[in-house]
Amino acid sequence: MKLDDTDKKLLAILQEDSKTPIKDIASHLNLTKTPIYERIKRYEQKGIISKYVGVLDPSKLDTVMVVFCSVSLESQKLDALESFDKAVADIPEVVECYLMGGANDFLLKVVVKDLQAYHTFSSGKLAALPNVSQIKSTFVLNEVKRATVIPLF
Amino acid sequence: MKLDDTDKKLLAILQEDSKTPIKDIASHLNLTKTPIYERIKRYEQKGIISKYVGVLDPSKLDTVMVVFCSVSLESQKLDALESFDKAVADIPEVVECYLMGGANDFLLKVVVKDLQAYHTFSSGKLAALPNVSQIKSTFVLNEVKRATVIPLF
DNA sequence: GCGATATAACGGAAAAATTCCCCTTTATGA
DNA sequence: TCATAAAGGGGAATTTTTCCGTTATATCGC
Repeated sequence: MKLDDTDKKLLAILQEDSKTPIKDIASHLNLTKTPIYERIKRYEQKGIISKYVGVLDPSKLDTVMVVFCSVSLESQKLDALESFDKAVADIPEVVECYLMGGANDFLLKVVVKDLQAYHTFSSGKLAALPNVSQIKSTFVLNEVKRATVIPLF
Repeated sequence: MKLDDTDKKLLAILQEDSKTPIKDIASHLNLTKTPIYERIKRYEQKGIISKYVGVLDPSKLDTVMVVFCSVSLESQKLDALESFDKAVADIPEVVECYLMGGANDFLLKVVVKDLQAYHTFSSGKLAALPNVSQIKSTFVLNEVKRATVIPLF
């Protein structure tokens, strides 16, 4: 689906604050509620907007620790990659997971309670996954920026 | 703020789908709308929930490319780190930014249109920031998982 | 244990937002 | 130019949120 200028502005607003009333968006974009409403329904129906979520501030939660770890597999065969994908999807501590170019490693963003919980996670759950050969962990000292926004060009 | 069991369940629901009607949440948690409503307002007021956003599916958008890059600075002094923080906040392509332990590098998640746009961004905007000494880029081949959920323990 | 006080839950009514309807306007193309 | 499709508009019905006053439950000092 190709996005016109109104789509881009509208999606930018919804990515910043999905609770903005439709009538406010409408007056801001010099339209009425109906066209805005129908565009939004279209995004939802086409899956462009996949969901609406509340975003928590980890610094306001007592004990939250963020770790990035790169995981290498013993095999780079497709079925090895895919079985890793599936296994990772069910681990709640793994908040994000990407297959990376270059070394064909996975990059994981992991959220745990504290260092001890990370050790349990890493040596227990993560190392136990099939084909895992190496885990390198780097700890987040400070979350400088975390936008949920995908910039539209 | 310490979270009781209801808080954790409620926050889990709001992190999954912030559009769930309060009355549905209420009946699911065996309560009425008022206590649910008041808990939610408390989270918002205390900043535990920082915002509500629509999440876009990048695969449904024509041309979106994700890159992780680690940026080293020439100086690790506090003011150098902070001026980098501030500069990064205004660059829309930088979707996330973390100060990492170990080498004291920054890890950036960058979203651009294509490889050419990344080159422009990296050599233009990013390298131009003060004190930047080294940029190492790794490209995302596949987004295996991207949850917005912070698991609560 | 008892009463006082604070915290949480309840139910209904008012306000606001969403949703749905039908109508009008503006493009598009044969 | 007329027919047709796509986009925008306005108002009413529905749903959801918000805001009361009230009741229940828990906590703490005595």
